[in-house]
Amino acid sequence: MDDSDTRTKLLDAAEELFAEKGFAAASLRAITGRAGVNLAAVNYHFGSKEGLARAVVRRRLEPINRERMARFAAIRSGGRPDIREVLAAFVEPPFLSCGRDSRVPAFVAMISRAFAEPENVMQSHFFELMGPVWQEFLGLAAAALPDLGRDELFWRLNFVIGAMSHAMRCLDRLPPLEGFSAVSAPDILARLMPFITAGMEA
Amino acid sequence: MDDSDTRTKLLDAAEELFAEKGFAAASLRAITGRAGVNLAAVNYHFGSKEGLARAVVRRRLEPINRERMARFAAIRSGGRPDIREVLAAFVEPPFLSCGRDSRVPAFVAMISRAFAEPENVMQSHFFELMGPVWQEFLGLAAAALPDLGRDELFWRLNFVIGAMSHAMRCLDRLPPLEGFSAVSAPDILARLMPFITAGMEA
DNA sequence: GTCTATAACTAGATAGAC
DNA sequence: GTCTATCTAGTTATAGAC
Repeated sequence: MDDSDTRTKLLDAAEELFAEKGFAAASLRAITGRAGVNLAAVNYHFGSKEGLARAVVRRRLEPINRERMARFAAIRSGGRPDIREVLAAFVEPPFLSCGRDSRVPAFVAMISRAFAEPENVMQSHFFELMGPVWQEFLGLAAAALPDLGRDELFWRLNFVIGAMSHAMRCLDRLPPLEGFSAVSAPDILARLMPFITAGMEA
Repeated sequence: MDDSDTRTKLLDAAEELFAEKGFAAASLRAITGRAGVNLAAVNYHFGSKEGLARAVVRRRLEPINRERMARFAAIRSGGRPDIREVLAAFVEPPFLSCGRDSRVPAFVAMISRAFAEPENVMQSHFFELMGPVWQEFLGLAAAALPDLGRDELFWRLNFVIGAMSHAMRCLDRLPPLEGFSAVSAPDILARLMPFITAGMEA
């Protein structure tokens, strides 16, 4: 599993190119070229382009979701949850994981795009992996804000996810407005949390 | 310019397929097949797939942006702007335009994805068309919230855009949580406005 | 303006040697 | 496990008849 491993080189190159060009536009020839491995290695190690994409998503999303679930469990073991805590448990892990590996920002931006893209192989796998996390997030948010109607809660959490995933895309490439200082993942996170907390409590 | 016009049939079919599959995955064969016109008509009328994509974006985004600019001008002619008014001038037009044509929700979702997608032909055209609108939006928001630092304002507007564009994607296809009542564009808008207003004023 | 036919290219996948 | 060579099928784009 070291970096010179063909499997790992393929995962790294695919992650970069899916982030840069999207799933459909990143060809296996471009991926194997960047990885410095043979074209046929994709089918040998992952079966297909789709199998490679699923492995790319799983490699980084599973640890992030494990951390989210651990934090949800910790909140559940306390008393009535605080909405700020619940939001932080969901939102912080992807941003904080950026500090552990310089490749993570590209992945985080890519997964956010996979979420936005239509009819996509990566998207369906993403939804499978997110299912249990969603359920916990929704349940704890409802416990934290018991006076909010179910539909109102649902939509507000969707707005949280929209703001978060757009912020995640900004990790990789800033939006088209210029003249602003570049910022790190913790900086964006520090600005995002008050915004979504206020929105949830509106 | 009636619906039986080849140009219009192509624009409609391309809009649908770009929304369903994304730009790269929607082939000209699929588009011309759905439109019921000949494959070569794309090059005759639009020059290339890229030209078709640009025309799809322009057709609906230009009227939406004209409405935004008119509302910004109205706000400018008053006294110190209210942040709620400024946000509404930017956010409402795409949602309200959904009521005027049943094809608009698919377009609105598509344009939001084009914004999220990387290195994309549609994205570069989208940014060109949005440039002046961005500048006005940023300037008026700064006037409405003069105590907010420039970077803080910038990031909060980005969170607004994230929440809005995710909501726009929901117009076309609901997120993976089930059991919620389907809602119309005005319903989503009515829930979105208090959320982002609270976030901006946090 | 619309068609057929095809050029020129790229895609993902795989067979089989090593 | 890794390579070369190739297959099959898809892509955009265009030339030229009508």
